[in-house]
Parts: sequence; C-alpha cells; structure tokens
Amino acid sequence: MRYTQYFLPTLKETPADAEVVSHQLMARAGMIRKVAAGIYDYLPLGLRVIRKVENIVRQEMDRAGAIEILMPAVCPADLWEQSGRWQQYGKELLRLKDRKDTEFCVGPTHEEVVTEIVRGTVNSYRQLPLNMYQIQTKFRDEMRPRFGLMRGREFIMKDAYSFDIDDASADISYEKMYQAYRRIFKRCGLKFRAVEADSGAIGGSFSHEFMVLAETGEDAIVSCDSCEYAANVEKAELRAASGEAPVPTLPLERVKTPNLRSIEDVAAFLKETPAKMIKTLVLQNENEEVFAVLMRGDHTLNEIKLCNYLGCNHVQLADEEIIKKLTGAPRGFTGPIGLACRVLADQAVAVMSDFGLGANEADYHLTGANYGRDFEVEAFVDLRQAGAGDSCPRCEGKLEAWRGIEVGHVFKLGTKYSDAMNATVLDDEGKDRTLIMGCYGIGIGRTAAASIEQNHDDNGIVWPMPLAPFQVIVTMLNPGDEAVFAAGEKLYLDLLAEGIEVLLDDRDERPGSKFKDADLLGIPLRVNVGARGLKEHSFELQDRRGGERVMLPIEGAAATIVEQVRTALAAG
RNA sequence: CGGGGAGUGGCGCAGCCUGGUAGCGCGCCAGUUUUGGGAACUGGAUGUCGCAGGUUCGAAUCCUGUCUCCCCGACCA
Repeated sequence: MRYTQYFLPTLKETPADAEVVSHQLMARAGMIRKVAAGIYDYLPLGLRVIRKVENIVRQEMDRAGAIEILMPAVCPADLWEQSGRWQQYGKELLRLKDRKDTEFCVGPTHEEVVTEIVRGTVNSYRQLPLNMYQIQTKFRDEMRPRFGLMRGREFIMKDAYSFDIDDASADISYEKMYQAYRRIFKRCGLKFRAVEADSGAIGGSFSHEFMVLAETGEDAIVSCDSCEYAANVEKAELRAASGEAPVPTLPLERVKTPNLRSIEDVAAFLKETPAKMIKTLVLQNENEEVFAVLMRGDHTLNEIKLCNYLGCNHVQLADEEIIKKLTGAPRGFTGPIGLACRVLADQAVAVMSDFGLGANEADYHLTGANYGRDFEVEAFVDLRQAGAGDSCPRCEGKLEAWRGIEVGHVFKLGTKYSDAMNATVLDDEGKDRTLIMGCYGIGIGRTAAASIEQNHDDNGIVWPMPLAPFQVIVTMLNPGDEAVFAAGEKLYLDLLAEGIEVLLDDRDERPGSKFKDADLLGIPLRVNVGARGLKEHSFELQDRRGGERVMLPIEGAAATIVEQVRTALAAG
C-alpha cells in the first residue's frame, strides 16, 4: 500500500474523550473514529488489525472442528420469548419494531437463534457433536460504554455454540474450545491467563474466562504461584482456616467509641489490629430481604459468593434507615448480638476469639466478644474476596493478584436453552434427549485493544507481528530524490512479490514527521531509504520494539526482511 | 439510573462571570526556502458558537427547555 493513496488520518494530539492508552492510540493512529457513544467507525488501518484477529480466530475454530455460519443481527422477539430472555434481559437489549409493529432485537448473543437452527435440522445423535460459530457485529446497550473498543455498545464478537448428546461429550467439546482459545491468544502474542469464572445464575455448569493481563483491566484475578490454579476474584475459593477457635479469655465489655465508625478508626482507638475486629455488614437483596454478614475486619466481602449462597441475584449494602430500624443505632455501630435477622459469617470468623464488634448502640463498641458465648450465627460460609498472599485452594502455594481484560469466555451452558426451546434429538435407543450446549465468545475488537494495552511505548503502538496491520513500512526519506524513490519503489515491489504486507511511505513530508507517524502506527519493521544510506549501497532496518538499527546492503535486503517477518510470525 | 462536568472550524482549547464585528495553537490550501526524529516565512480558506424557545436595540455570553458527549458510582448471559 502506498501511503499517498491510502486513508490514514493520524492525529498529533490525543482526543479529549480517550482515557485508556489503547483508545488514545487507536484514535491517534487513525484506526477508529467515534460515531456515537460506544459506536465506532473502523478505518482502514483498524480494519486490517480486526481482520488479523478474526483470521487467527477463524483458523483455530476451523482447526478445532467448529463450522462457520452467519446469523442475523436483527432477531425476532418471538425466539427470545421462547427462552424467556425477552423478559429477563433488561435495557441492555436493544429492542425495535418493524413497520408492521412486529418486535425485534439487535442480537447481543445468539443462543436462541442457533438453537432454533439446530432444533429444526438436527434430529439424531448421529449428527452430533456439532459446533457452529460466527464472527459478527453485536449490540449491547451498555449503561456506560467506555475505553473505546474495549467496552463499546456495538462490537465484533466471535460466538460459537456446541451441541452434544450427553455431558461427557459436551465436556470434550468444551475442552476443545478451551485449547483453541489458548492457541488463539498465544498466536496473538498476548500475555494472558485462563481463569475459573463464576457461572452466574445458570448454575451447575462451569466456565473459564481468558484474561489479558493489563493494569487497566476491569477484572481482578488471582493465580497460584506454584500450580495452575487461576480464577476471577468473583469466583476464587478460599480454604477454611484450620484449627479451632481459641477459648475465650476476656469478658464482654462495652466501650465508648464516640463517632468512630470505620473498622480502622475503632481498631486504632482500641489499640488493636483490624484483624482482631469483626465488621457487621447489613445487606439487602432484590426481594428487600435483609441479612447481616460478619467478616474479619481486614477482609472484603465477595458479594457474588454471598448471592450464590443465598440463591439471589443481587445484594447491596442497606441504607442508613434500614440499619437504624434493625439495630437501633446509626451506621458504624452494628454488631451481631441481638440482631433480628439472618446472620451469616465468613469462615474466617470461626477461628477468632476475644474480638471487637459494634454494640448496636450509637458511639459504643464491644470488646472481648466470642462466638458461641455471646452470639450465634446461621452458618459459616466462604464469603471473602481472595487477594494477593492468600493460600491457593488447590495446593500449598500463594495467590498472586492481577488485573485482566476479559477477551474470551467459554461456558458450559447445559440445557438452559435446549430445554426452554425444546431442542432434542433421538439417541441410539430411539429416545428423546435434550441437547447439552456450550457457548464460547471472543471479543475481536477488545482483543486488538488489549494487545495495544500490552504493547506500546511513549511513541505509540508496538504491534506483535501477527496482529500488525502492516508487517513492514518502507520510509522514503526524500521521495523527491530520484535514486531514493527508485530504490524505495523497488524494495516495496520486491517485498510485495514475497507476500509481505508493506506500507510505502512515499509522502512528500519531512523525515521527522514520517518517523513519528511510523512509530505511532507501530509497524514492527521499518526500512529507511535515504540518500545517506544509498551512498553506502544500504538501507537502514529499524526494529520498532527495541529501536535497534542495522545497515542492510541493498543486495539481498528484501530476502533478509522477508526472513525476519517469517521468523516473527512463526514465533507467535 | 444517581452524582459531577462539557458542547465554539478537522483536532486541542480560550472567550461566557461583566451582552456590542468570534479568537489561539495544531491541521488544511498556495508559494518560497528547507529535508535523518512532528521545519521557517509569506499569503489564504474553513464556524447556522449542539438544538429550540425566551429576555434585549443587540445573545457564544443572560433565562427556560431539550439533545448529545465525557467522568465517578451503581448495573453487566
């Protein structure tokens, strides 16, 4: 591609609305442009990267035996009513009506549509297993789109759906996708972790998220420093502390703690550590049922674990009014003694003794409190959020904490959709069997953005070879010089003939501008063609990542460059 | 959805309080000189000041409404 004939609007300045580096650089490098909140144009350079990711995904899906299809973006409400999701899915589902007032939605995911395909055409176990995927533009009307392609409303996603006759077969389908995903993200040159994820309201199934490690990630994950265990903190289990609670040694005492509401303040006042305190959280679920949860003072509640235990969808901290009504005291002085509601405790509380807690009375706390002697709880449960330094639940190792960008999710669905939509096949005994399903998503644009989060420096993007929009940029330092122009042109054509993706910077610009643009675009290899080098019958080859420059004799230069591109691709 | 902020040329912003010919930097066009890390000079083009009402002799500026965008939070198979 010749720069002068291309459409590549780079920006010197960072657009004001871009917060994270991937969004800033994508905008500056002329890859994307915002059209509305969470909705973007993919300009030529951006589209090339998107296609690179798509092609890697497509190759690995095909290799894993999945079959590509394309389903409609606009889906009839009727199908969604069959699965029950027309009611369940909230405002995130973009709904619309056609001229006849028939209701539709713009698909955020396609379980219903794909299940309908299979239901109508697959009748026998002999036709299974089956895995179909598509790469398609999806729409989710996010409350708060942000971070460019990382969390858009319209986005490109690969979604695959597997259908199996039984659990054992479905587990094999799942494992194939899991391995395909590992290959995909490895080939994209990303540092990632596959982590166990919460399976949400569906229950009884399992799920892994593929997380690209990045400071700006929206998810917190933990991984073991000595075994393979890794999980989203939403999911990460914690082992119960071993041992018995020490015998109480102190009497229960009432202590005046004027206006001290936080655990830190009270602990400091009592000359204790927060770990010797218990905090009592009052929470409310979606049915307005009120619960109290006891946590060790320095621990954090994991609301998802609580929801899973309670069998509800959502909990939130109760407001001041509810707390007052329940405890008779303002927020900050709540304790479990005498509380008229269900009281749960994290398992860590079971091995504590002689601790401090709220007195359910304004400006008072209690010290020397002990479970069993002073109060009871309904159950001890694992309710705590895991973090760095916690013990691995699977081995003797310690957990490390990371931030991650969720680029892929594999999910064993079970029969949620096949049941609701009556998708069955006949087994080898001629009996109806409900299909076991799995679904597997990859955010294509998000993967490209995540790659930039991991691969950039102060000057711009540093693409790994497999995702680079062009593999080589040939920069003619002075295209007005006939010798330079001819040499650059020849190198460009030679590289093209070898199948290399090359951008020829033939613009009549000053060298400095061209260098800055080349760095911004992040093309892995740059060849500087200038009068100075030509005097020595050489080009200058510069590596974007390391910045090293070497002189390349013109004779054989193309072959050397081709070799480097191929090596870099093979390494991915 | 709650809280906060912003809409002025392609991009980044000033002007608004205290109403009176719409400005700056970058970019863009033409020319001259330049040419190995975002050149200099000269000349030039580009705005219904988000939209709709209102107040006023006069509104980017004041008032009302509305839309959009951004940030924090909540939400997220």
